[in-house]
Amino acid sequence: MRIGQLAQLVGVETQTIRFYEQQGLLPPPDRQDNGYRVYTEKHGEGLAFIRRCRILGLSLAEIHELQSYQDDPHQPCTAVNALLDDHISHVRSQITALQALEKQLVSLRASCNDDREVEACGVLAGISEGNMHQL
Amino acid sequence: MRIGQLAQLVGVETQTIRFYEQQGLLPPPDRQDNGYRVYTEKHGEGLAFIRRCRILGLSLAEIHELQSYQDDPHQPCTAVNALLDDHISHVRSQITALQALEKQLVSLRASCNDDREVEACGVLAGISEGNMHQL
DNA sequence: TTTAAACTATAAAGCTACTATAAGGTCAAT
DNA sequence: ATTGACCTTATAGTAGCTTTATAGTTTAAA
Repeated sequence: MRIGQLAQLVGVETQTIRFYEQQGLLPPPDRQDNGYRVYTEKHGEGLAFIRRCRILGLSLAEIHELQSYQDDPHQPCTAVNALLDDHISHVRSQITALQALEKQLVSLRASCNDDREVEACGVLAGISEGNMHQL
Repeated sequence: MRIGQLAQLVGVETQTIRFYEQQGLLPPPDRQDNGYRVYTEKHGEGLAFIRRCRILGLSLAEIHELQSYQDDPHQPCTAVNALLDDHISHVRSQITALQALEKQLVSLRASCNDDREVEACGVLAGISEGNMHQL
């Protein structure tokens, strides 16, 4: 299987596959005489694993860490669970921050309507006056 | 006022100030004979505006757009409001996506406990098996 | 007065996770 | 013979800074 087929199968671009190889997330495949990469099913699974991790929001470094655990299957999986717990709390704090932000933006938006000139715009005034407790 | 004082006043790093200048978000200040930048209160207000926009999650391009409206104060402020509305809906879709992600992560986490070996880890199995409807 | 700390300057590289572009080699079909 | 689809490497671009390198300037202490 060549790189284009693998890319289509998993739904990524060929450059992304080369990029993962370069980053050490995918093992370097064998090459044909002409230099073309030849992939096996194993590579497909590895790539799918990476993609699923990315969909879950894990960083390449975290994926690398997970792979290192997979390479040593008789350890306890405490570290895997801890990694996920950390990620969950990271996601939760992002949600909380964004919800606070949304509230702020909505209240800022409520301070203006479309019938004003920029000079009297409540939104711009709200940002400029700095009645935001963060600053 | 020199760059260090301005930085401390607004709570950013000096490099960030130079970066904003380079990006055209802060007007180039006058220089002393030795080449040091000299800032006025105006610059302080401009920088504070930028920082508040950043805290609200606006991109540098969006900030630039807002500044262009400020430079032309007798337009209607429709565009300002539209920019904010777009940003609010962007933030809302981020929240929605993260909430869906959190749900997925929590259910994945529930499939394991700390008393297993990596080989039998429910989390790794869950990612590997690909019973995630995205892929 | 010298010297060291603290400040300033510019330019360039590093960060994340790709994506895009350039310039070229390979292969099957026409 | 040439077109088109595929492959190769290397390099640059994205966002918003941060870091590093190198060097000149000011200020305070010894």
